[in-house]
Amino acid sequence: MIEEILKQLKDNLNKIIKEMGVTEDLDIFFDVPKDSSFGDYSTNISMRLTKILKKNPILIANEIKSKLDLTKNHLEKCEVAGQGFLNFFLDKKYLMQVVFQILQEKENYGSSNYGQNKKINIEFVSANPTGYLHIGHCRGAAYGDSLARIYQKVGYNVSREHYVNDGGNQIHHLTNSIYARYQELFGIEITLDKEAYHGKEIIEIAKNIKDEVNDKYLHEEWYDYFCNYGVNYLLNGLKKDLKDFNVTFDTWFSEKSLYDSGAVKKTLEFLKEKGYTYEKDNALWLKTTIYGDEKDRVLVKSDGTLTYFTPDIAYHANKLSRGFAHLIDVLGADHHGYISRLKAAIAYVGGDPDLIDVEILQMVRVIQNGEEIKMSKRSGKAITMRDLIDEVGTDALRFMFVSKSLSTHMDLDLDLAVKQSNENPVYYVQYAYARIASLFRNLKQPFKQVNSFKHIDINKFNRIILTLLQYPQVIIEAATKRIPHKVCQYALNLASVFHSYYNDEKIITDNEEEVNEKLTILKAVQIVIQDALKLLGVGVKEEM
RNA sequence: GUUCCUGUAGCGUAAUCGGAUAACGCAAUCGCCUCCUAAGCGAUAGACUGUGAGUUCAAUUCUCAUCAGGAACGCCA
Repeated sequence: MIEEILKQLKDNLNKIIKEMGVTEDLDIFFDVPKDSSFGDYSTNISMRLTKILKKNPILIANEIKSKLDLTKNHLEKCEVAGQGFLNFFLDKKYLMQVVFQILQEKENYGSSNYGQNKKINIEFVSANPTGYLHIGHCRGAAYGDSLARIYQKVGYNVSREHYVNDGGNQIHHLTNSIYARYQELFGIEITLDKEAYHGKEIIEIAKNIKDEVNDKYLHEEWYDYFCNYGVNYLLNGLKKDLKDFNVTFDTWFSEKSLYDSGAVKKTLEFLKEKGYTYEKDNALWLKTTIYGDEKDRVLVKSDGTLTYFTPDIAYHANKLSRGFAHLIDVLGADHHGYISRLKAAIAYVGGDPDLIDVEILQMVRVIQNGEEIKMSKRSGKAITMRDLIDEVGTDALRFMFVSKSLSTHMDLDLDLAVKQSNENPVYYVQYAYARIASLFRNLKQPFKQVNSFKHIDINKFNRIILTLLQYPQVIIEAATKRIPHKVCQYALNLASVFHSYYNDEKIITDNEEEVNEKLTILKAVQIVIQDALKLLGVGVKEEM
């Protein structure tokens, strides 16, 4: 609804400035001013026209204003203010219609066809199956999943993907680590090399195997069994943890499958044939510098084995072959040097490097007792996602991670996080929903939805209505800029205007018509709160 | 040394394509339940946006320099 109003206003303003002698095509845009006394929407167009028209911006603004038809544009008034802003005050009565739109569209309110059903692939988390998920994965999971939900909402055909590194060296170390722990359970003295994994989950796996087969593999060929058992066990744990974090994937893509299908070999042959590679020091290199990488990269090491990069090229070629219009990889800050390499790889396998966007999330540092805990799977020192979900809860965790922009360097103080989980802003939003639910429960007579507002003071609902109107645009902005935290801010804002209204007037009175009108509006608020939280992977509560 | 990210009130963050008096939460002070959930509301106080230049009618936002913190610079993954 607001889209149409603003589009019409924009068209009319364009017409007016053409009449005033502007030949250039200028994109007129509107801001929501911080201060409501500056109107509901404002534009800076007259300031931008000063150079072209060689006139004082205030004069230009006044001329535009005099030519603008208020009623046709659903405007109450238009003011010239500051250095030449045009401030628009919308016709509140007309805007009330948005309530009926929301009640009709329900959870589809705010959806759009912006993405035109284009296929888009979002790869995130992509944790190695060599241990449990830890805190850093939470951030990527919360971000990636919310981003996916937002993209879906604005009309993209989204595929969530998790790459499983089950083909490389680390699986070998994992297998050996489990076997060592298995031997240990039979009193055999073991030494773990520095590549070994030390997490408690390794010992758990060894115990499980012992429970199932006892000492069988002390005497028989054990490698494949331990390898499969370990990877499956960890992968299932990973899936469960993510599911409890409200994150599911459409595709779990196995690295190993790229070897099995011959895709890695084929990619390598392709790159060689095309002459994109060369041999040096007994290794095979890819000329990634041509695409702006700072140095060329090794594909085949001098010992004949492949680097991590090689199957990854095959992987991204595979993604392209599945017809995605756009690829998004969410990676940790430690991978930032990998971006140019990846873009070069995409170019070499026939894609446009701009097809892929890499979102880098800055590291989460964990602080306990005032000191940073260095986490690593190898050392086994890690705060797992499971621990966090159990202690802080999914709702609070997801809100906490996704409410900050990706580029902030987060310090997570564990003691504080647990202690403060009750103060998490997510409850503020959930509470708004629960309060409305409670109003409906307290009604003496059944609620009847109205289809016009005659008995209430609509001025009391100005802020609520304006906030409801902004929802579709907030989501589009969150999607195009890939900033889910925008939705958090919005949810908090909507909850705030509701709480404020709630305290301002008694909602349930003896006047039945009035009550029904108020609750019709609040029903719409509830729908939007629920939907915004859903985009963040957070649920609502009927009671708190 | 090179590359990426960050620096905003005591703390944690936000700020739309550069816009008006830099916003929100926590912490602090004061006020608000005979009444629909006080996990709430209202108010006060708190910021030379790390520093210095530049571009602009306008800079937290863009450019350069500089300081501080984090991350990466493998034939690891």
